[in-house]
Amino acid sequence: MATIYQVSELAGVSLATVSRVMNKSTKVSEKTTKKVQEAMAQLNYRPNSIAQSLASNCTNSVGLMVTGLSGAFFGQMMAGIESTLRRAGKHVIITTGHSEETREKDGIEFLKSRNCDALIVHVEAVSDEYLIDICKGDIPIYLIGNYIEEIKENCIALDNELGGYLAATAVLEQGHRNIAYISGPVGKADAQQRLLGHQRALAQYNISDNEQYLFTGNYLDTGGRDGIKHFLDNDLPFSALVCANDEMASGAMTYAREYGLVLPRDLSVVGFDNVIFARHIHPKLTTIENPVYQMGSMAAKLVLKNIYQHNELIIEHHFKPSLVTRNSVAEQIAK
Amino acid sequence: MATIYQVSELAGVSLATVSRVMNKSTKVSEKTTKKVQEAMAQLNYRPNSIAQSLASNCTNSVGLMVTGLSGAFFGQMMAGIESTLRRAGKHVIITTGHSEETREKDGIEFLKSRNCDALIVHVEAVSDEYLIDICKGDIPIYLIGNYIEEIKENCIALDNELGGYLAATAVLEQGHRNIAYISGPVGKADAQQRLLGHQRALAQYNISDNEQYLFTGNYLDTGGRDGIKHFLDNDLPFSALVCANDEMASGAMTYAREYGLVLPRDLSVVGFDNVIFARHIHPKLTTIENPVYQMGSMAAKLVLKNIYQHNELIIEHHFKPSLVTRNSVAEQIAK
DNA sequence: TTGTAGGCGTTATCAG
DNA sequence: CTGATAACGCCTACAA
Repeated sequence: MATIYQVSELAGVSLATVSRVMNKSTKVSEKTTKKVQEAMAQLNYRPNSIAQSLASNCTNSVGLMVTGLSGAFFGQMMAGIESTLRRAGKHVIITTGHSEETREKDGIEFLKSRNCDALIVHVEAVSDEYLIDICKGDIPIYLIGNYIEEIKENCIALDNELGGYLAATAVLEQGHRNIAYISGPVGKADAQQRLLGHQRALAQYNISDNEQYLFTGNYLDTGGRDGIKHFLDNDLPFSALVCANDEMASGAMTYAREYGLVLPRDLSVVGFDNVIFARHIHPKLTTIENPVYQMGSMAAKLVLKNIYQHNELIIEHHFKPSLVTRNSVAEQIAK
Repeated sequence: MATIYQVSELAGVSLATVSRVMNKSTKVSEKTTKKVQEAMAQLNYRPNSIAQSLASNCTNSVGLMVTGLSGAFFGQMMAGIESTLRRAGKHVIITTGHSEETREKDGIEFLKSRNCDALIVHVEAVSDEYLIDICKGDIPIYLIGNYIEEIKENCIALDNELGGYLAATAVLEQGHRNIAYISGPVGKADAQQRLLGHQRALAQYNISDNEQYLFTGNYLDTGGRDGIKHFLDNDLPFSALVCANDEMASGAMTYAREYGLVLPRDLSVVGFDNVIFARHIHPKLTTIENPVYQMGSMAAKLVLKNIYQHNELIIEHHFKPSLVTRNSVAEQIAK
């Protein structure tokens, strides 16, 4: 592997000059530039990025931690991040947190140990204090899908409350009044926000808050299954089911069908996130569009702007969900 | 950020000694080891991995290129790779190839430019010659889901032919004889292998090869849709449909239902890959298990063994698919 | 067992 | 505009 030194020799210039033509930092005469470029081509020279990093104290790599690599949700998010970072010539180093506190902390440490220029993380288990704390640390960290007031400049988040509200109105407007809700885990902020939005919509329709219609799931299809089982077993009258994400909606639908219900005739279902498979399940799922790809892309832009001086970029910290109407909600005729 | 030099000062030893206790390379007396560790703790010392890389010519990072980040298939693959690499303290740098030749080549170059110790790639568009060529290059490259005779030691692959065979037998054994097949793109080796296995199974049942029953899809749900449309429009009698992957099976099923067919009564369907959503679609898809997670993990082990001297690891280059029987295949009574 | 010193391939700060 | 030369933080013979 040729080094910058050999290039300088062959071109008959100093090593500093070679560095200059690479980085276009200072002006170099056209003539010498050409000489250098020819020498580089002849030697098939490739700069050693590690050496560059050491000398410049900039690794051109950003660390990314997500809960898991599989799963449509994070796939979209990663895709958004990777594509805009890659276009800017930045490398993304990836790791997982598995939604467990120690593993999330370990993951962040792991990324830090690699001298990333910045971190983009989607955490679920770690406390806000911890995040605020490391935000003050040596390496900048950006949060996606997580809004913390104290460090809001570093956050890209979705208006989950609005999403929950929209999901509820999707069935309310079709005449449903007995609406079961399968929520996400208590500990997760987005789950709480979605539930709040749901309750706001119900209140608007003068439906009193009823614990009976609430089940706390785990964001997995098993949670949907357990939830609908719970409602069915309790002999509750309900014509609609709103789930805090698509996985749970899918699990619930599968079980409902096994139970003998015809969808959406006997039960209307709404999901959340609009993951890819939402249109594969039958009936096609009415759900809430969660613009994760764009949010990922925006998080990447945020680091480009703050860390790599792409000052022209315009940052939008808040994203709005929207309703995607498909076939899983039927009209409910008032009795 | 403290450096090794400051640690050495505080501990009252030479800088080389500090390096030694970090790397456990040479023996260091217990006493000095302790002194050094205390100094490190006191200064909250973290080694600079970039400097380590430059000096040792080992970055402890492996590059990974996949077609896309979203999608259940690659998610599983990445998960397998990341988890075993992470456990070994290796960082994974990720990028995408998008199944296009130039982008795949660019992706590999991009990874190379980062001085990864090795590359793991899943390519679809690039030629075998190209791969064989870069295998001889400076940086070791490993292929997943791609078998090339000349560099088989660097490949981790699935027996796709067997998979195709198993998928066909799933319907043949239920009495189906008129079997439509939606294949993957002509250019992809795995698609060809799956088709070959399909044809072998048909031959065993003395079913003559019939072009009419073959449609070439794109591995996306739209391909499934186009495929079944094609068969339906051609007024072919067929009671079963085998698809070369689950996405196409899903697309085909959706369209079949829109067309008015009742599944699996009117049409039995088999997929391939057993991606997550295969159990979410209705009826639950009978498909071929593709052990991508394990293959990813094995690819990671391969680089651990070859690059990082984890000699105890045992490598398995070939993986076998298996049939996952669910509810999308019905028995066909002979007329 | 420990210390010395040269080098890894660049960048960056000075002069010139 | 160009050239020395000192960092950057660590590893690793080679010596002691």
